[in-house]
Amino acid sequence: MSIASDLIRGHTETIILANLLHRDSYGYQINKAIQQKTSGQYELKEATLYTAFRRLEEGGCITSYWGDESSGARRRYYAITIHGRLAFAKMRAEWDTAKELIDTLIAEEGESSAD
Amino acid sequence: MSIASDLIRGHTETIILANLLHRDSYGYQINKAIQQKTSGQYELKEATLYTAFRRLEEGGCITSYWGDESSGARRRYYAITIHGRLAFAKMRAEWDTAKELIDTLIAEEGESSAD
DNA sequence: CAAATATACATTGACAGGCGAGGTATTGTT
DNA sequence: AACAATACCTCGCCTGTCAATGTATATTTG
Repeated sequence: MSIASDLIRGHTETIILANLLHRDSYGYQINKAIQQKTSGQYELKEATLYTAFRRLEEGGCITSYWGDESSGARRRYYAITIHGRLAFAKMRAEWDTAKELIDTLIAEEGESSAD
Repeated sequence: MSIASDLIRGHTETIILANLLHRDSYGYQINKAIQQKTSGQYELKEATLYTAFRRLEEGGCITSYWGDESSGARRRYYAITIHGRLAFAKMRAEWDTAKELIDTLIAEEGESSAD
């Protein structure tokens, strides 16, 4: 996990919402998915993950319910709400803007902007 | 300035160093340059700017000296060090990595990765 | 059967970066 | 005299991250 977390900071909620777009999921599974997608380069710390869930739920972006596992540890599933989908779309747009902005700001002057 | 500062967080130092690559400069001028480059979309808050200067100087990435203005407000100029140039190169590389990582993590699954 | 490992959730307290609010000083404009 | 622009600086709060710690269940290993 060599990536500075300050560079990911602010994206935690977006990342979680992205993982809920197509199916309900739970903390442990979402984190495993993140590790897989990044070939082990990145993972959310548990404390970060669960505090983000709380923020998202308080903000009305997700709802939660206990799974009815007959065996194994209990799981709290999360579902994205309509509001959450809108928020996600907005976060994605903001990311696209920020990405260009940062690229502009840290480009060595005189550099071609051909991307 | 519609950009969420959490998305820029962690880039402040990189942005400042980028502005010192080709010439020494001072706080006010660097911030004006940032505003120009982003067409007014972004600017550093003064408190953010000056605390970043201090961090960078403590970290040996920049050195500072007072300008010898014969008129107008005094200016503290900053110069990037060799160490600062190396740090900048590293930050740029980390940004490139983080950018791809985040793109991967917030992509809607099933989306083409053609970029 | 005991120990270790994996699954799964949750909280606490500390830390670091960003920033609002406030301050100082000089120069030019109205 | 009042105001705006230039230019610097600091204090204290806020927020997101995370190490450490705790709970509980199931499976694997010796």
